[in-house]
Amino acid sequence: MKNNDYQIMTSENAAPVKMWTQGVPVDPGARDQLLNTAKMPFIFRHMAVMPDVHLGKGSTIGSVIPTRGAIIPAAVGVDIGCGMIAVRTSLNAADLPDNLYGIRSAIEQAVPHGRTVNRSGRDKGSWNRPPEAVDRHWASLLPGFKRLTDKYPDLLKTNNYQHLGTLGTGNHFIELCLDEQNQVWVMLHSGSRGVGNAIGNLFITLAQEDMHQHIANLPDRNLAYFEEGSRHFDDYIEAVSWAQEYARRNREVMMQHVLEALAREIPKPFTAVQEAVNCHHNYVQRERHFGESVLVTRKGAVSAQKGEMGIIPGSMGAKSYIVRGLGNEESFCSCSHGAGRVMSRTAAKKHFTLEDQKRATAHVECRKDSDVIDEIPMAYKDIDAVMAAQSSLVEIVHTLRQVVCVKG
DNA sequence: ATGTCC
Repeated sequence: MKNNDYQIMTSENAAPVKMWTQGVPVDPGARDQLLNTAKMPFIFRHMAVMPDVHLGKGSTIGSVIPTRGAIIPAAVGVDIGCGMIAVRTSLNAADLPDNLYGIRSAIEQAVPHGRTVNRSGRDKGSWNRPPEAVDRHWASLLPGFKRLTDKYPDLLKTNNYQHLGTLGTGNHFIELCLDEQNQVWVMLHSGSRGVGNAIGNLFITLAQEDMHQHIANLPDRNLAYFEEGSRHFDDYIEAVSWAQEYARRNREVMMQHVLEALAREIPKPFTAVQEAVNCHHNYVQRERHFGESVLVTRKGAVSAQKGEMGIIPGSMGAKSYIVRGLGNEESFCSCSHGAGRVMSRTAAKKHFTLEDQKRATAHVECRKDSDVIDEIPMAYKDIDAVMAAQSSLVEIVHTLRQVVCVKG
């Protein structure tokens, strides 16, 4: 492994920031934001920056924030446990119909997407009654939810059970892809939906309230933190862990329903031949690094322990990657979570037309309307450059190209 | 990203 696989950014009173961004553009605003976070006294050793880095709310997307003795709830953010699941099926491209519209419709029917709940027959494919998988996974989540709501009863008012098995909006998506041997993969991107959002917002507010006397001294009020040993620290760890589990199960439920929809739509019997890769890219967990117990916050970054499988999706119409971690300790064993934006959603809508988006996604069976212009590939970094910049963090196992895409 | 009353 090369020693010069990352560059180091330093500033007075800040931990070093190690950046795997060779050959990809890094927004100056993102650099400032990274250095603000690096100034927090409880950063362990250094921060690690992935090549898809870009400005986020409070802290930077595409960064790994190792902490000891404190945690910043806004660093994880509100889309707690957001991530990807992918499985390889025994199907080949030749088993798919020429026109994929029927398959897209079947997936849209099978998984509520957009602003929906999982029952009561609204538009966009809500079910009349939630399927068995929803109730089964909710039963596993319920004891933890009860413990949380005993302490924070407001969480009872969120979309919790009602959102299990639903995709959501924005850049959450479901895709059918083909690998280099034309084998069919299913992958999807989603998180902890309404209840995770509420948990994130609740604890971000609590951290700011707990620190109200000192918050003016912080470089950014979104760096408000809980100190280990405080009541809210323990409650946050419990709540964020639960939301991450909800997100993981949410993806499992949707994957099952997509596979069932394909089975109804495709005459040839098939199986999921490769065990699902199900990885968060927006989360915090305790890990051991450099011989110490560390809280690792990955905000738009994926765990890449040696041999661990991960998913790096490209933008709509671009390539996606199934990767294997190389266990690079300097990165706290991490890799990027995607291509990363070079342009905000509003800027993309201003710069590109619907015709541009239709041209860029001509090879994919997907929505082609003005509401998805902000997902145009040109609003994202070049995924090949992003992969090259992290060649010391992960190796590519499969390169996938999308053929069907369902967006929330 | 979510949900809604600025």
